[in-house]
Amino acid sequence: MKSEPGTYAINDHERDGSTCWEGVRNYQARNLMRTMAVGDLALFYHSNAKPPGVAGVARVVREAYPDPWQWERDSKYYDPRSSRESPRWVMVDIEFVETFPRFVSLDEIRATPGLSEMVLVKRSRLSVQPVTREAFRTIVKMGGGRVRG
DNA sequence: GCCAACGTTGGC
DNA sequence: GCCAACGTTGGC
Repeated sequence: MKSEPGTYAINDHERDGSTCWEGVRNYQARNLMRTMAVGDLALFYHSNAKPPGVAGVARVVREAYPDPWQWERDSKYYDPRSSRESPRWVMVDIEFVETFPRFVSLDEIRATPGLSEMVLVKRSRLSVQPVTREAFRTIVKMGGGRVRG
């Protein structure tokens, strides 16, 4: 799951403990969030950062439910075509799990043969992406993380 | 700030 | 249902 650290960094997430992942306005990303279950782990990725990369791990604590900002006229996430009866956009809640002792940069990920098939490498723009268990474990190991995926 | 690689919109 | 025009993302 990607976030721009200037907007919401993993430090902010650690401070908050848990947060709702609002503002996803892409159908593929939305569909992926719908498949998430409570307890699922996620890589917390810093996009638009210097350098970009994986900062740590979060865990899903609430499965997909309507993102209320889609109905807020003043929100940048407002979608006038979404109704209360059939909400178009969802969000999940995630909780902080850990910040890696070592940040895993996109460069390192690209340079790791076993990770060359990651969506992050092949279709980098998607803001919520699937990660295989194998790739997840590899990145946790690279980051010196403690969580077991 | 640039721009490639998308994703979305809307006219037809 | 096609596709041109436009908007956005995100690495660089």
